[in-house]
Amino acid sequence: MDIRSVADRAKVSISTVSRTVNHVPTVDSKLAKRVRDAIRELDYHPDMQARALVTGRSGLFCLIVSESTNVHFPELIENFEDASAERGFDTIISATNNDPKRNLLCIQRMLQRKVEGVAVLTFGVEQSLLEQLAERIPLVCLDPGLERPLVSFLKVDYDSGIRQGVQHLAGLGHRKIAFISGPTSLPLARPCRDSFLRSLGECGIQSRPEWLIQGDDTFEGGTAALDELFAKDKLPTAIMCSNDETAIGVLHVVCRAGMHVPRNISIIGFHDVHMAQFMFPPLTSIQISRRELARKAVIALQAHMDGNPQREYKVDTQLIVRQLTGFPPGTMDDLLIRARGSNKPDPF
Amino acid sequence: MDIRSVADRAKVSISTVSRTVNHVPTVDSKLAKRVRDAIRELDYHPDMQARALVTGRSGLFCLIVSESTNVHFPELIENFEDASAERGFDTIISATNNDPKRNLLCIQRMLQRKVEGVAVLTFGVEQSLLEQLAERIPLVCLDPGLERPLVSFLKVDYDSGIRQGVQHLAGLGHRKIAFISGPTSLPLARPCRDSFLRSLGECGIQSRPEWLIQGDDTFEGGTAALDELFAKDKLPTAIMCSNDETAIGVLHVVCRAGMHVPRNISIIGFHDVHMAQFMFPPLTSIQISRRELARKAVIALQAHMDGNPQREYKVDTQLIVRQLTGFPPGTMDDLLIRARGSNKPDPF
DNA sequence: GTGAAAGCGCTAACAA
DNA sequence: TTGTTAGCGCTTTCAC
Repeated sequence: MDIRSVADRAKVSISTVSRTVNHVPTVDSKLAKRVRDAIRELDYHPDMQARALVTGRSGLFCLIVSESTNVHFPELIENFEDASAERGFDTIISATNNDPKRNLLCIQRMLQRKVEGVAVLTFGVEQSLLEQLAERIPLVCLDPGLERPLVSFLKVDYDSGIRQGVQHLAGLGHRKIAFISGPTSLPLARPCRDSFLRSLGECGIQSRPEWLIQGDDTFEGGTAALDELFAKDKLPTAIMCSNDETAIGVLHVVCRAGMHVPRNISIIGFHDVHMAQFMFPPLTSIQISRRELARKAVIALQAHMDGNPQREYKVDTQLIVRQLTGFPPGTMDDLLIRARGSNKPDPF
Repeated sequence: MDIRSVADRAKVSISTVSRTVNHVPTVDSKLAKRVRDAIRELDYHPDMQARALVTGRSGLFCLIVSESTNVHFPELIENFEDASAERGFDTIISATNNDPKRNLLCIQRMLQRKVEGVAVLTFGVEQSLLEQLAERIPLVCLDPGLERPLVSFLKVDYDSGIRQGVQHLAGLGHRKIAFISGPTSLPLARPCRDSFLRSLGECGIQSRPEWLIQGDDTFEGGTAALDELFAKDKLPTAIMCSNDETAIGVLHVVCRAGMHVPRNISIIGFHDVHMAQFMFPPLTSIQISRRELARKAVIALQAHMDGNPQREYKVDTQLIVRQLTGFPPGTMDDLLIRARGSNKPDPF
């Protein structure tokens, strides 16, 4: 079932078949029709390997992801695949969980397949993997810091998202706000924390080092962070989290402790994953469009191949207010407690 | 940087290079070393396209997934990719959201790439897509019903899982149990419902048609199903759900209604996704090992290629009891209500 | 044990 | 506008 069989059947040369398949406009319509008929009758499908071999273009993108830390997988993958397919590219996935051996294997595979572009839509992939890829293949990633001609950077506007979140909380009257960051191993953890501190400053709020907690962007990290927070003598009235998983972990511990959200404490997540709406209460979160992210990744790779690469692509963020944020525990309560003559210290 | 450069540098023929790369044992170790050195020095990577062209083996699997209905994506993808990579296969992903046009495109792409096996680890992929693929490429899927030589079936033991769930509820004293199924468009929805009814019968429990509700395996479907249930005059004391998303949707509505889980109502999910543990209260759910599922998919494809395909691969399920299930609302309450002289009808 | 040569299915230059 | 032909980089006979 190769191009020759088609040519024979259509009684033309293989070049004519090739031209017809590739939509070269100069093919006589009579012949083209014969070719198309033959293709249909023989159920012919041009061999991508052969095509790739001669054109030097594999038509392959690679999407690197890892389970643990991610900006909501499924949507990301689907949109990336969708946008790639639109451009005639197939998508190979690779899940190197930062295992050095697998990293190496991954690079080899990319090189052997002659992948035309790599998108790293996960945080905290080892810098060395990125560097090695960046030397040879167009690369687009979420982590900043790699300045190479072949590398583009999806600049998610965390700064604006965090500012929106802090202003929202400040507007509600919160003055005691904690921040659970991602792990410091992630290049973005520090900038995000800095954004938080800066936003706090802009709102005239004092920051407290003991309310700056390091999480790890997982459910477990969220619960651990809150346990840590609970161990301190002063509690904040609101908590911002580096992602929704952390926020859900936090919410879990808060509920378990019998506290009410947002009456006792307000929580803000990040990324606005789909499930955020179905928590109880629904998560207030900072939205980032996975669709936009994935599609810009493809656009970035395409731009590299077209010869006009851009260094950065901005991805917007937007605060989505749901029911996880509210006024801070009020003066009313304090007054009541004092009126009752309680001598418990104010925990806040 | 092709095989010839390596041959020149190592002062051997290209055949020797090829043999060395492919670990043919008859190569003289002296020459082999020269070749390996040359490969390292030139940073040579054999071209998979060329190799595939001549061997006829693409070394490619395809994983078909779709966002909406899935058995927890990330783990599935990672494990599949992992197991494939171990066997020297790369994994192409394809997200045809049952759009007929995209289905067709997908098949074409698989054929053009000469993919050696397709795994459909998502429910409810269009039968026609499966049938068309099954004619030409080894296929492994979750949905039953396609009897073809090239097709293997991952038989998740829903029946046992559901029975465990029903027995658990019955053991706690529940006699009024509802079931929210997947959409009837899924081949598995009916068998699951039947398993539920059968299990009910085994426990000597009467089923009620109005407590058999059709969901759609989404959060939204869960909330909608419970709204539907609330509209009826008799409420069950426990609800089994076709998956965890549905269960979380149900939990959401139950909490919103001010009810307590499991005091007022017990809920069981399915699949035991990771987030299930971090709901409040944590979901009781029926676990299915994504790792096992993904790896068996690869094993099934491999078996086809090795010429000894199996029709079915069993995947176990196991009930994980957490805090979403408890004793049914007790007789004590009813007695109290009556003692108080309330003339409200018993809602159960 | 090693090398020369044929050819995998296709595209693209060139000739007609 | 169409056909002929030379490779793309590799594996794999087949002689040596």
